Amino acid sequence: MGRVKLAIKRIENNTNRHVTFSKRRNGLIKKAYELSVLCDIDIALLMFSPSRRLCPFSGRHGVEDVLLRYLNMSDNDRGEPIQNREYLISMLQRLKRESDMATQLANPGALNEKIEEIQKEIYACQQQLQISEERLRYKPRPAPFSTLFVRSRP
Amino acid sequence: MGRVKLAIKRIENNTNRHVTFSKRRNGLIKKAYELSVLCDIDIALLMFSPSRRLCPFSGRHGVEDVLLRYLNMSDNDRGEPIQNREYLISMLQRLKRESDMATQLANPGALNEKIEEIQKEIYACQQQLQISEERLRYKPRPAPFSTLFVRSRP
DNA sequence: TTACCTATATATAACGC
DNA sequence: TGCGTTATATATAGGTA
Repeated sequence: MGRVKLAIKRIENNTNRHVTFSKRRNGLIKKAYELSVLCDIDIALLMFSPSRRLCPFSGRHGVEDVLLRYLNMSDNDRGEPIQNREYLISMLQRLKRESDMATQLANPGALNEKIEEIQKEIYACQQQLQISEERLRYKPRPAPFSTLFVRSRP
Repeated sequence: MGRVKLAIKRIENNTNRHVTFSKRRNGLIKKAYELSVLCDIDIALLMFSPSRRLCPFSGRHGVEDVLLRYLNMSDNDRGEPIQNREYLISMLQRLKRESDMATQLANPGALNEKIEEIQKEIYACQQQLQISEERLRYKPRPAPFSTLFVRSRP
């Protein structure tokens, strides 16, 4: 898109490469943002600029949350097994604790909002699951998940 | 882009939301791919579809590699959790004496662990849900990735 | 790097199968 | 759901300040 059709291969000119990165990075983040809002989904985007700087983006749920969701999937659903999974998870949890603490400091009420948000997710998930299992009733169910979240209730 | 200018807010119609996701997901991945090649950078993109399916993309280096690079940055370079952590922590400790959030803040670790635990349950529930919905679907395969970039080739 | 300015190249919303 | 078509909306290459 531009005065000329650009071939998709590494831009050798140093300045042009940096400039193009700046422009397209913004475009990509905008698109990611729009997708996350329009479709109400979790998304995380990590980029390292040509000058090695981190350019992160995530929707409603923070990079750490999305990465944890990724790591907590079964290897099967994720597609590939992760090597240092446990280590990665603990690292991410540390980061998340730190940023959560910062958030809590800045806005003590955020904690309660967080809890409410999570509970909403649980309810929504439970309802969906119930509906889905309802329709599958005539088939053998994998596992009784409906009893999993009793402890989570207020 | 389209016959009508679309407001950036959650698409409530279920079908439209899914359709829009499919289209924009492909567009976003294509853009991410082009950026990674043109600017020769590391990039990782994780999306969870409205039906909770993982849609991953990464350039030359695989999601796990990018994740590691992210985690291996210094807290400072990563930027997010806040640079003056020492200050915030001491601030936190003082606050816990004064506010009625005291009990919760006194042991943020325990609370966060609780939250992590609950989130794991959510992940598990979502996966279970995906499996159930999978069975209710006709075409379980995600978009054929290999067809995405045909036009980009010289 | 960043901002703004076109001319073009792309993406995509609504529709039809 | 998945595709192709078409009319519009956007993104952006190249240039300039």
